[in-house]
Amino acid sequence: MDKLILIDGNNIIYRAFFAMPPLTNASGQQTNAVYGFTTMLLRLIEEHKPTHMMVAFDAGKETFRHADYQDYKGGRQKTPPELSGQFPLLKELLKGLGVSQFEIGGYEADDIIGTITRQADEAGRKVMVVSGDKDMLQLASENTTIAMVRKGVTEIEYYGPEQIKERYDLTPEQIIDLKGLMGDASDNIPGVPGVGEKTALKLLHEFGSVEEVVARSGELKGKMKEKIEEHAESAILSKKLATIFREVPLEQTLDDMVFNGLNEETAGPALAKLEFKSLIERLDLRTSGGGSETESEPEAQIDVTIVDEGKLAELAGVLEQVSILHVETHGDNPHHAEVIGMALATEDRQFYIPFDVLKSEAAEPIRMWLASSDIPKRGYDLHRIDLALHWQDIPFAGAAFDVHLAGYLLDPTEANQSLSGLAAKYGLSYLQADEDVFGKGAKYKVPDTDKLSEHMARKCLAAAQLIPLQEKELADNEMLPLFYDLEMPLSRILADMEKQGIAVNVEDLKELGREFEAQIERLVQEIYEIAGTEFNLNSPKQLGEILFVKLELPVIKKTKTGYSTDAEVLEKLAPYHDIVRLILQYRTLAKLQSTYVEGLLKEISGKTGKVHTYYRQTIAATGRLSSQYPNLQNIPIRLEEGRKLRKVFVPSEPGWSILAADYSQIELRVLAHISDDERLKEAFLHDMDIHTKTAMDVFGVGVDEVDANMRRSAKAVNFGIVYGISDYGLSQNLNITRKEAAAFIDQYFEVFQGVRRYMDEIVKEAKQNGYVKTLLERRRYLPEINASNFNLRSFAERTAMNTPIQGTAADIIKLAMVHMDAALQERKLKSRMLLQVHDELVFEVPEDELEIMKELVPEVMSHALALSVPLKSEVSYGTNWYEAK
DNA sequence: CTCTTCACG
DNA sequence: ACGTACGTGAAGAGC
Repeated sequence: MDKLILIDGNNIIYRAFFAMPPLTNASGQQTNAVYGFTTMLLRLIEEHKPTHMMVAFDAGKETFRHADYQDYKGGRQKTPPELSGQFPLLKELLKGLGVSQFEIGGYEADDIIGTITRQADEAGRKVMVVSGDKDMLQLASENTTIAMVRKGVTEIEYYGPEQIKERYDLTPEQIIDLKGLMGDASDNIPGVPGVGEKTALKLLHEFGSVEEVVARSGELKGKMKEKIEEHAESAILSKKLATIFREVPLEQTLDDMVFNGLNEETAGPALAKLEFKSLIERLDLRTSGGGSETESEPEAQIDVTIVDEGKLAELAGVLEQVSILHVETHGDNPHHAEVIGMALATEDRQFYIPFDVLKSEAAEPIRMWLASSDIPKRGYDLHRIDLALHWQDIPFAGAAFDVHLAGYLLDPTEANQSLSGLAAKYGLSYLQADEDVFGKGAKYKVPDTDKLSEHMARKCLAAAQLIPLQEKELADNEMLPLFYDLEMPLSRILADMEKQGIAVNVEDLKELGREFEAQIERLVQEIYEIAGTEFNLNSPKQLGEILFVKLELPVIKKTKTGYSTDAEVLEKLAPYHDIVRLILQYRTLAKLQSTYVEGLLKEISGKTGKVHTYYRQTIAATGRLSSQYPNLQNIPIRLEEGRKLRKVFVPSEPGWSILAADYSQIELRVLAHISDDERLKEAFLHDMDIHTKTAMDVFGVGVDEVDANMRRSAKAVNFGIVYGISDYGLSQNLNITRKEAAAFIDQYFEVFQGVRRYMDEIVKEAKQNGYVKTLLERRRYLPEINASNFNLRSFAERTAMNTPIQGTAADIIKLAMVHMDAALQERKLKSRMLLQVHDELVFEVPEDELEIMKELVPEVMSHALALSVPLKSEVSYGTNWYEAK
C-alpha cells in the first residue's frame, strides 16, 4: 500500500526557525531552521516509512488570492533574513536526501497540497499532510490525515474527520467557515470583528455555514445580529480566502514523489555540508558515497606497494588500470617545487614511487605513461604537478579531471580548497591535512616512507571518492561544460604559458633600478633635511609621528592602529607642507624599486633567463585568474615612470615582436548583454565612446557639449555601476557629496532603465537562490545576502551585482584563450601566448607571422562568445611590452 | 602573522 | 542610521 506524506515546507521551516536556538555552521551561516526541519522529517520517515514524499513551497509574491483581496497577508512581518537565507539550504538538502519538492508560481504550498489530496481522495489513496496551520484541517477525509505539528516541531497530533468532530464538533469543510467567521490575524483575513473561536463554533453548530449565518441573521439578536449584518460581506470574503484551492494545474504526478528511502549516495554529503554531524551519526550514514565496504572502518589499514626499481615491471603491468595519480611536491612556487614522489591507484591497489625511482632509467614506461596525452589522468591540482614534473624533465599530459578545479567551481569562495578540506566537506573518511603530516614553514619535514606512502595513497583514495560526487554536483549545477570544456583545457594552456615564460632584459632592468636609486637617494636626503631628523620612511608609524606630531599637520583619517598616511591623505596634506609632495614621490619610486625592479630580478630564472609566473585558477571568487611569483598582472602602466618597466619585457627570440590585444570595455558590454538595456546596447552597436555617451544621456546634452569633467563623472558612474553602485562609493570617488552622488545615480537609472531592472533582479535572485551565476554557469554563493547586518548585506548585494559582470568577462577571455590555443595549433603557427591580464592577452610573434596574428588575435577574441552587442578587441605590437600599446 | 600601502584590471 | 566602491598580490614594518 502506498503511503504518501505531503509537507507544508514554508510552515514547517518557519516554525522550526522560531523553535530552535540559533545554530550556525563554520562559515557563519545560520542553519537552525533547516536543522529543525530535518529532525522532524527524519522522524516522520522513521515512524511512517512513506513510499512517497513531497515538500511544497510557496512561490511568487502575488498569488491569485491577492486578486480578491489586496491586503492578503498584508501587515505580516517580513520573513527574517536569518530565515530566508535558509530556504536555499533546505532545498539543496532535500535534493540530497532524495525528497521531492514542488513549487508552482502564483500558488501557495497549501494549494499544491490541497490539489494532491483531492487527487488522492479521488483515487482512494492514503495521504498524510504535515503542517502547523489549522487551515489544513479542511483537507481531512477518509483518506487524508492531517499531522498537526505543535510546540515548535516537537509534537505531532493526528487529525482525521473523527478527531475534528471530537475536537470542534465540525466537519472538515466547516473549518473554512470557522475561519471565515474568526478571521486570521497572521494572514490579515478580517473575519467578523469580535467573533472568536467560541462564538464562531456556537454559530456554526446552530447554522452550519457562513452563508446560512448571514442569510438567517434575523434569527440572531442584539449586538451579535448587528455585527454579523455589518460584516456579512467580510465573512463571505474571509471564507473564500481561507478556502484552499484544490485545482492547481500540476504537471507532476505520483511518480514524481516516489521516496525510496534516503539517497545513500548523496544524503551523507548533503548533511555533512551543513555540518549536521549528529544526524549523520544517528542515521549511521556513510558520507562518502562510493562503495559500502569502506564504510565502517574509516581508519582501515591500507596496503601500499612501495615501488623500487625491481618492482617497476610489476607496476608497468597494471598501469592501464590506474585511475588516480598524486604527485607530492614541496614549495609554494611550483616552478621551483621539489618533487617528493608519486602515488598511483587502481581500483584496489595503491603504489608509491619515490622520486629517485621515478627518475631511474627503468621507470621509462612510467614516464611514457605520464607523458601520454591519450591516457586520462585524474587527481588533485594537476596543474601544479605538471609544472613541478616539467622542471625535472618529466613531461606530463592528459589531465582529465582535477579535483582541485572541481572544488573551486563548486564553491569558489571556500578558502580551504585543500584535498583534506574537500574530503572533510564531503564527510569522507578522515584525511590528514598536509600540514599535520609534513609540518609547515621551516618545520616542514618529509616523514618516513611508510607514513608518507600511506598519506599519499589516502590522497588518491580521497580523490577517487570525490570525483563521482563532484561530477554529480557539477552536473546538477549544469557546470559540466564549464568544467570539461573550459577550465580543464585552460589549465593545460596556462601550464604551457608558464613554462614558456616571458624574457626580461636584465641589463635594462638593472639600469632602470640605478635611475630609481639615484632619485630615491636624493629624495630621502631632502626629506630628512626638512624633517630635521632621520627616520624610517617606509614606516607609516614613524612617518605619522613626523607629519602629525612634529609638523602638526591636520589628521585627515585614522587607521585601526594610528594615523593614516596613504596617498589619498597625503594629497590632501600637500598644500600644507612641501615635505608631503616629496614623500609622495618617494613612495612611488620606492614601490617601483622594491616590488618591480628588485622583485622582478629575484624571479628571473637562472635556467631560462625568463620570468615564469604561476597563474592560479582557483583563487578569485569571480572566476578571474590570479598571478604569482611574480605577479605579472599588476605591472605599472598608469604613470609614465612606472610604465617604463614594460620596456624590459621582450621577445625571447631575435627579430620577434611582442603583440598585445585587449578587450575594449568588456565589462560594460557584458552588462549591456545581460541587462538587455536598449540604450547601452545601442551605444555599443554603434561603437560609441561609452563614457561620452553616458555623459550625453545622463546630462541630456549633445556630443559637443560634453566637457572633460562631465565625461570624467560619467566614467566614474560607469565604474560604479559595474562594482555594484552605492552613493557613498561614488561620492568618495568623485569627491562630491553623497546627495549629489545619489542624484547622479538616480539620473543614470532614469536613462538606463534596463540596467536598473538588472540590478534589482540580480539582487532578488541572489536572495532567493543564495547564489549568482555568470553566462557560463559559474557560481558564487552569497551567504550574507540575507544578513540583518546592514554592512554585510550591502556588501553581498554589491557582489551580487558585480560578480555576473566580472565573472562573465572572465569566462569570455578564458574562452578566447582556449580558442586561441587551438587556432595556433591548427595553423601550425610559431607564435606563443605568454600572458593574460584579465582583459588582455600578450603574445610573442615571429616576424613572418605578424600580419596573420594582427588579424587572428582580435578575430578570435571578439568571437569568443556571441553576445547581443559586439565584443571589440584592439591589437598592437612592438619590440617590447611598452611598445605594444 | 597582521596591518598598511600601492601596483594592476 | 548604518559606512564600502569589485577583484587581486607583494613589500615592509612591527608585533
